[in-house]
Amino acid sequence: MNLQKRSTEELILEAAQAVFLEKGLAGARMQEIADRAGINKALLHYYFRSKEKLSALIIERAIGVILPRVMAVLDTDMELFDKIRLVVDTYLTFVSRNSFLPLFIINEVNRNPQFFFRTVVEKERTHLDKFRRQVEEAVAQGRIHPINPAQLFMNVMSLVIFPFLGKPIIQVGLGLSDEDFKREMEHRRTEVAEFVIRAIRA
Amino acid sequence: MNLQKRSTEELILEAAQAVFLEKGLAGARMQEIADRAGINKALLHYYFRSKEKLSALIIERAIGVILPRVMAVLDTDMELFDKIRLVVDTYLTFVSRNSFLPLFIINEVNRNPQFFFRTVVEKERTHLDKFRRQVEEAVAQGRIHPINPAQLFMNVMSLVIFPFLGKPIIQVGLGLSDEDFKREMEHRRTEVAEFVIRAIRA
DNA sequence: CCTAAATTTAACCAAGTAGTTAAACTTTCT
DNA sequence: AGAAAGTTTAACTACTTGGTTAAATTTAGG
Repeated sequence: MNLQKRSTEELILEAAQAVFLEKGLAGARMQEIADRAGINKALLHYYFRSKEKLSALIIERAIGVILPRVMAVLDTDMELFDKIRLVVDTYLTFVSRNSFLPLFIINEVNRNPQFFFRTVVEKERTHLDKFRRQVEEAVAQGRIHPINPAQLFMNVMSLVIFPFLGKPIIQVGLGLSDEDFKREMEHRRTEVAEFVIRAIRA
Repeated sequence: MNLQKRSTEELILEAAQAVFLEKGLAGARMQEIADRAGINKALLHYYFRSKEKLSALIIERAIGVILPRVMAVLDTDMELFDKIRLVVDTYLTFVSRNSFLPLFIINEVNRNPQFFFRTVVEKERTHLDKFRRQVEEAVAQGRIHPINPAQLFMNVMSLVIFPFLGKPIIQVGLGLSDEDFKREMEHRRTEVAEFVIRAIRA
């Protein structure tokens, strides 16, 4: 009971995550989660009493996995341009492997902003202050064009995340196959960072 | 019956749009749409037989409103940098006034890509070829850094749209009030274009 | 005024869904 | 072996939701 303890509970969480990401909170069915986990509905409720509690766990898990990665990078003492390169690379790699995650998070955060607020903000906001000071310093030294750190951060996030949210639009609009899209995202890993750096370098 | 003919049908469509944008397709209730339109469910079904047909209309309407605006700008013979300035300004203005639209469209397009494909692609893709050639020409003339036109287009879309999708995250992460956020978006109207231009200008 | 369309009322159906329950069976630990 | 936890089965509830129906009422046009 201890070697495989991870089994059922983890199985359910994985199944739940998959279903929630694919169908969204409202569209997800407890029955489907049970089916995918290879168990039955009764057991599902036996482990996680309600859909609400289960979904709350999944959301926390999802946000808790992606956010610290970015913050960890922003929090280092790295030189600004290198930091931009690293954060783009880190984020892009992660999102490539979890391409449904951004849409799910964006959705739930929009549906219920306070939840995100409570879960994350207090701990993580401070990290951004460091980045902010770093940018302001670089501006003061004339190393980069004057830019509001908030805007710069928004720009980096936008360039990294959006293509995955708009994947179908982009694929269809630009006529890219799945392979093509993957290749473009591969290019972006270096392109985006250099794009940003050219945009701000004095 | 002719002066006010727009009345009920339009009322329903407006109510439906509002509810769909707020709750998403799965989360929207026919009853709530009826309530907001100030009518009853029976009449709602009397006008639009099913939820599916109604939602299809709303989606077409939403996409049909936002897409042509961008394409129209991309299709002009304007000089590249000016075109970037104009497309950013046009898009940002529109999205500011319809801030729920991007999330809705992104969602439905991800949920059902073929629908978007059938609705839009055939007519609109050609416009992008013009932009593509224009960028390639500018690269060839050495006026701008070498960049894949697809990547450039993705970057512009990302920078314009993403902040509205991630509004709650950004607000919370950067500690912005609604007023602050609005002001930042106002800044972006000029900032984003110049950001992109600096990034590509040779 | 008369008719047809628009609209309401209210009850209803069928399907789906979250969640419960109780009994039986199985596995695991001691 | 025996108890406890894990798991299944299957039926059931309470509720929501999309959609229907039929009759009554209101509105507008010819």
